[in-house]
Amino acid sequence: MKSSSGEQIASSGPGSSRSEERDNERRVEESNPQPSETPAKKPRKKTPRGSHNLKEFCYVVTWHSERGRPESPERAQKAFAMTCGAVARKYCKITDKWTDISEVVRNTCIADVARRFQVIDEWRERFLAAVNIAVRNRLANWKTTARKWMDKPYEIIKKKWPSVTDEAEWKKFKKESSDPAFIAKSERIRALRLRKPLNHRLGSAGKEGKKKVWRKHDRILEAAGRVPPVHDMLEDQRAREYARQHMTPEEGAGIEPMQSPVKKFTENTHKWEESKRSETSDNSVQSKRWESAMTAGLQKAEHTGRVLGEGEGACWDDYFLPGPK
DNA sequence: CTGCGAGTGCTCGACCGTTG
DNA sequence: CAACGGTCGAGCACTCGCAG
Repeated sequence: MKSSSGEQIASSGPGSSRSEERDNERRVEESNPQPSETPAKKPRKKTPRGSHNLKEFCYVVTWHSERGRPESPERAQKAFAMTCGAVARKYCKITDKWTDISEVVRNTCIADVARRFQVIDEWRERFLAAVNIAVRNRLANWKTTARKWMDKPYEIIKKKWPSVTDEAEWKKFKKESSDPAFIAKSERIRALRLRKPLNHRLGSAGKEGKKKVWRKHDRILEAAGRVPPVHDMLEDQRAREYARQHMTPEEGAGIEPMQSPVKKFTENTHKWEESKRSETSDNSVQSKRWESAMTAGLQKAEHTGRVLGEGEGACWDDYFLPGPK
């Protein structure tokens, strides 16, 4: 996986050749939250910042992540999630549930995103899977956000999300959201969320996006003759990256001491790796599904399904090779 | 047995307005 | 005109139960 960095450099050419076409796209879909022309009379006072507008051109993707998301050029990487969000809001109603949406609408969403990103055939299947995940998550995210606006009048909502086209729909959404069964479910998931002790600091480009930043920081450190502390302490790459994605840049560089939860994780992992090394007298430590640097660090078993620290909807077989039967 | 899914809290950074 | 700073909109990873 380290080799990918080299290949992506080779593909940086096409990005620059078509980079500045963003200014000539003027057409946005029917309802645009922020008027393109503000009457100069009315003084400042307003900070509109509407949601993402779909662009009318197509990104040419030159590299993609393991899970099929565009990774290069950078503009495509950043635009991917935003586009999926805008598309979700365009075709889905706020009352929709992803599992209840008709096949037609779902495919329309996926197709609309797909025509905005040109990917090579080899990646297409994974790309479409990534779109599916992203649109679903964006829809859920939209609803969660909207629930914080439930006491606002419809006029405000209409302005914020033009795709909520009529008041009845907004009323229905409010009604559904105050249903006891829904609230119970919501509470349960909130409790689940609270069990997650650490919060990542990856930003909107996710882990793949942050890796680029890390590489840059590493080069700077290297020039100063320093090594990020976790690189010395941890061998397992997933654990190392997991620790890093929960640290501030200063902590990552070793300028500031680590905060307690990450510190504990790092120490636990380090201890585990040390004991493993002495046990096997082998130089490298092998991570297994149920006993790994990660489980040692977090002091809990790895759950089936998602792979910790990988994100992007990564499931187990995507990360680890299928074990022998 | 295993991957998918709904929903959430927390954080980043895109965007606007202001200043040098 | 470029650089800076503050705000809040939007995205991310993650959790465990349950359906294939």
